[in-house]
Amino acid sequence: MNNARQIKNVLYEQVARIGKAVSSPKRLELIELLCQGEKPVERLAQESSISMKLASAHLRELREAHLVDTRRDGKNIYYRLADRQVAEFWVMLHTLAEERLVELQMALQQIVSSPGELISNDRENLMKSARKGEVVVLDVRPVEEYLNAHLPFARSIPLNELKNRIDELPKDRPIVAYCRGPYCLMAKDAVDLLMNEGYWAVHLRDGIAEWNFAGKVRDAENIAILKK
Amino acid sequence: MNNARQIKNVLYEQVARIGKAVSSPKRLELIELLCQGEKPVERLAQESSISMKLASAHLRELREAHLVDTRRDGKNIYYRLADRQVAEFWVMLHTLAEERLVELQMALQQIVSSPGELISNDRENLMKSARKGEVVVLDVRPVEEYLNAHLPFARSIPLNELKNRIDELPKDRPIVAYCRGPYCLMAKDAVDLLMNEGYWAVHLRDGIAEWNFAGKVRDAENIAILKK
DNA sequence: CATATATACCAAAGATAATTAGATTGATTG
DNA sequence: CAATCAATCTAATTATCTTTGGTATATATG
Repeated sequence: MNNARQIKNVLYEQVARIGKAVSSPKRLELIELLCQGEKPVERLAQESSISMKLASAHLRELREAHLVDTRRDGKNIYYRLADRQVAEFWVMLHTLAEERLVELQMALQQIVSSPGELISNDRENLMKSARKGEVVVLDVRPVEEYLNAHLPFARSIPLNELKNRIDELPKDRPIVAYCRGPYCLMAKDAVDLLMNEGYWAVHLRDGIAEWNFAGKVRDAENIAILKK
Repeated sequence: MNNARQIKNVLYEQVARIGKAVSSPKRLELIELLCQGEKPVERLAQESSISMKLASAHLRELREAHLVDTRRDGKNIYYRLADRQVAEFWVMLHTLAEERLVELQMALQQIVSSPGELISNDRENLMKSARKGEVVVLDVRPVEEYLNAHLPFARSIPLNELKNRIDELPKDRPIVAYCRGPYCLMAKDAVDLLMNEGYWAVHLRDGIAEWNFAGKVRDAENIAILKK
């Protein structure tokens, strides 16, 4: 029957709307930024290095795919992920890409496995050590992102303040720095800086979205603390 | 630094390759078909109602995104999902779409909540009843797909044979029919037929991909049986 | 070895999407 | 209430995808 065909076409077309929304590198970067909490357009544009007009256009696409919502506060319009599930989807998408695409694996290796990377499959042990104070978990993202959500036991020193505030950190214990996720270079930069200054530092691949997604499958304790 | 920007662009572009691959309704339909097991191009074209040339082109895209692999057997080239994770991604994608897109929800409701749909959140109980023989779980997909993988305790009667073989089924117990997934209408058609003939029938939303994905988070017993 | 079959490759037409520039809206500030 | 700011909307341009028709390739068959 041709009727059944038409119905099916509608269904797949609808799902493809989500696919289209995540088929552009810029939009993916915006989604990753929004995984760190809500932000106004200008900020999103800055942090993804595109013009505000273009950011606005891409955000509109994301809004029309119902992946993000907006809220007006005075002159600013704040964008946020429409649902926790969107962050989980982003993690699944980039994880799948990392598994399947050799090119991506190679690109990541060049950046990430520089001096000290901590492969983050020992979540349990890291948290155990952090709880005991044997390691310092360091969040190097902007403060607002830290305030929105951060890993358990993490301290906040944004990357651009790290040079000045470096003596707040202990030299006798390892420092585990993390940032927005595997494609964010802030934690790597922080580790480079710390190591130059004689600190014992490694960086975590995961951001809070990845951490939460991994935690979903396991125990609830290590879920990132969500404030507000 | 501009260098960091270039690196990041490469990373997001790579992830976007996967996004692009799943941004076309036809390719999504092909992926769903491949979730049922490997198939040659002609079959995929037939079952998704497109020309072989077009199917070939779309499959090529999927292959270049490393989501599918091929194998030659005589004159035929068989396509299959490159990894279990691809099926999981498909389930997550369409689930997200169903959560976020009102249009999709409405389209699904029209088809699916006709006479008897069984919302499949009582997986445990269904399996318990199936084990005891209190219900008949009926797989109405083509036999090859049943042979490739099927739900535990399921019997196979393909939809096109159902009319002739209908007396193989009992009239005193409920029959739970399932097919390829929520966008496949075969189970619904089977239920309509069964109900007309005085059988007690409902249909399951999930196909084996959805069933396995749901089962991943929970116990291992109810995972679909994988043969071959 | 000629022929049939299944599928891939190539090129071109039509359909969509990305990006930028210019004009517009809605809220705030002096 | 004019000026400003953040962001959007519209329109135009360019780039990219989809789809189809023609041709090529690899395997199988007689």
